[in-house]
Amino acid sequence: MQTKQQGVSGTDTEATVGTRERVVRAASRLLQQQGYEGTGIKLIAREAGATLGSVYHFFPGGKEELAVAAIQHGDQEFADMLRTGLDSADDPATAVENCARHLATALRASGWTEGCPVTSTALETLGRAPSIQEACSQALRNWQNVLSAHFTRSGFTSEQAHDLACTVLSALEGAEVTSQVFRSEQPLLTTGRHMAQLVRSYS
Amino acid sequence: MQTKQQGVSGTDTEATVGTRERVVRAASRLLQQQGYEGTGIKLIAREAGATLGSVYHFFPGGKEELAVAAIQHGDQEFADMLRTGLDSADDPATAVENCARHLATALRASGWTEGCPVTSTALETLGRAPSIQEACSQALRNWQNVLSAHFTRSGFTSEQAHDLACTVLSALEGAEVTSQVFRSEQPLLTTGRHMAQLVRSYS
DNA sequence: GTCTATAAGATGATAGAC
DNA sequence: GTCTATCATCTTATAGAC
Repeated sequence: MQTKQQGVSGTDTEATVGTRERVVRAASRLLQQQGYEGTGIKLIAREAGATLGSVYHFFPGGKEELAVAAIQHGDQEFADMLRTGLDSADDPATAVENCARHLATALRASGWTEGCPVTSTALETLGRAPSIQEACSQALRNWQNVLSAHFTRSGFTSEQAHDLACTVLSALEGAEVTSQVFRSEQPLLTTGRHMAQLVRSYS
Repeated sequence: MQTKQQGVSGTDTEATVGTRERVVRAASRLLQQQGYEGTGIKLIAREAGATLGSVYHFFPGGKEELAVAAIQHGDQEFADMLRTGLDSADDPATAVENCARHLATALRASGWTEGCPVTSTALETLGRAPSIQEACSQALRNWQNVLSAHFTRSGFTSEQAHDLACTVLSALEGAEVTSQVFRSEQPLLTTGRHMAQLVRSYS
């Protein structure tokens, strides 16, 4: 028997998830909610239903190596969410607005605590943990590419698609922070509406 | 003699600054660069050229009380920067773009470490330190009001001004994070250009 | 107001039995 | 792979001399 099932986070979608995966998921959620410095390895282990020894077995590089895996996990999750939102409408402007709406709904559902999975960790470790910063940089680049590819498929030029993806991603990131601080969907919804206008102005 | 001058941060603009003020300034800069959990009180004291005893003398409420004062200090600084940027052009669209340009220049000058003075601390303490969250909320509200008042003076309706202020502030916040992670001025500059377009579309 | 010393607890990480 | 015990260090905060 390789793993003992005792996950307590209640977020597992499959019946059976390995210890390593449970640890990564717990780390990703805690980093998203409390940041890097504010999240202890012991808490991550407890929330994952694992022991400290297991965490260091899978991540001999310690907290920094675990954080990189957690950021990459959040990268995939957020990219999937973006793709789903973008596919929810035919025209790209409405699709962007739907993304903002979906972010707002999910944010409220989490009690305003689960925003972008990399922002907090990225800002805390800037210039102090190169491997983490690299993972955060790749995540943002990935999301920008998802947006850019969608705009390109919608008929925009390569340069228009790239620039719009940059602005839309930045605006959604910032609006998510604003919504978290104000505990209100309004900043995300207003920003989503304006981003739709911006995209339409290029059609 | 009340204070012994031994500030080591080199950022004092006046010849003489009291201990309390030096501590607040050092705390504001360190919170901006490393966040709340990653910044120890001892480091703040050392950077301010003060002792731990002095810090607790001025802030008996400890780290949380000091963080509130530091956030309020950053609030004023950022608001002044916004006002300066907005006054740099006659039409509001160009003014917004100039703000983004100024943010990009300052960010590069700091080695990409000194972004928004509240974002990192706000995200780390969400729902865990109410007094800090309240200070962050007031800061964002203040900056939004600065933008909104400028748009109102430029002839926009009250509702247009409010909504544009919300989106422009969120977009600048997000673009600043993106520029920090990518270590590039491009996200701030592209976002600034698009925000100018958005403002113009309402004229 | 400033300073030093120290308490009380948490943190990242490791060792070694099972 | 899992688990417990432990180390060395760091943290916030306090006490009390000056």
